[in-house]
Amino acid sequence: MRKPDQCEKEKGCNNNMVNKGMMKTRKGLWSPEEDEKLMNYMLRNGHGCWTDIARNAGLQRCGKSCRLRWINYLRPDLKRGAFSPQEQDIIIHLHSVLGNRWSQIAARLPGRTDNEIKNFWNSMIKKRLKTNKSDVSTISQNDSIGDFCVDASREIIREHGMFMSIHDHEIMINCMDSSLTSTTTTSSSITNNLMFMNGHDQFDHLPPLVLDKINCDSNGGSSLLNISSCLDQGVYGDVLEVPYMFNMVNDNTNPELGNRVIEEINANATFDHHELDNKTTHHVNHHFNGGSDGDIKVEEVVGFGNHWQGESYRIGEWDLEGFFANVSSIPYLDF
DNA sequence: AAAACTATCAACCGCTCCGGG
DNA sequence: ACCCGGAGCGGTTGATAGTTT
Repeated sequence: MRKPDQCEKEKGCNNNMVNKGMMKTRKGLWSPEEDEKLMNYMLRNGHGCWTDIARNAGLQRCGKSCRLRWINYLRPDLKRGAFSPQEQDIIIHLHSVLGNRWSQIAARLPGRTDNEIKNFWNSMIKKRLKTNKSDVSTISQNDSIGDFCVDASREIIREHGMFMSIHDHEIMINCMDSSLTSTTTTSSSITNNLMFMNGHDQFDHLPPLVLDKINCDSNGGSSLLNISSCLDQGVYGDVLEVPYMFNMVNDNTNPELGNRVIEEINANATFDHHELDNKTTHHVNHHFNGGSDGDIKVEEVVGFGNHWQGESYRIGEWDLEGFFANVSSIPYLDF
């Protein structure tokens, strides 16, 4: 924690008055009096321009500092205390999908802040780095820290016995974490698993990850997620639905649910259209839902690279609201 | 008992994005 | 089209509490 102090030049705060030297702002820890002032003001007046809030609440703080204090500490809906095991699992899983997008992860954990989650994750990684010191020393020159973190993430998931198979986990990491340019051997298998289906209207606009799941082989492939965990713990948001949804499709233990999801997809899916870079052509006989629903020809193999970084692939663009509005049985997180 | 070490977490910093003028 | 300011994000810092030596 930092000592409260005064600063004349408020670095990092672009408060107009501060920059003009019209006002000295405090930095460092918030006093109880400051907390009370901000809390009272926010409860009375609600959100607005943070610079105005800082001024009107009688605080010698920049708006940015007020915002941070409110979001991370004073907000009434904040959850206190340590993360529950479920929350930890969700964080680990979401991180494997989203990477260091703390705000997006926090958005899926009600009552938790991005700062909290970031701190939790960093301390967890530190612990792991300590326990795996030998592993760290074996990172080759060609390996990036990113690769190492991905490995660590995989290992965490393996230990926790969580949702995904390693294969699927790799796919999701590589698809969704735009910061990674993995050079691991998984890339080629990922390439071979990203399929783009032509000739079937309802699949024309599906992102490759979805198509990959549809295309899982008729022997069952690898089940993406544990369906019972999914339903017990609740999952929502604009990122996870797709894999969870397709696990439902592929879940042999609950064919009824799978069929229902398929129906919902056919009826409601309105995925954004993405232009895909087609590199090679493959023809794969697809056995949807164990092959009982007929074959689907996969015309194109989508090359894997930095697609997810560009305009075409951005997390959160999949419009599944319509779908989920109609799948009322999927619960929301609320620990 | 005290020094050293470690974990936690509040807060800062620099940056990007976006909307308004 | 450009500039400016506010909001928000992720990385980092550093104080403090707890633990170990």
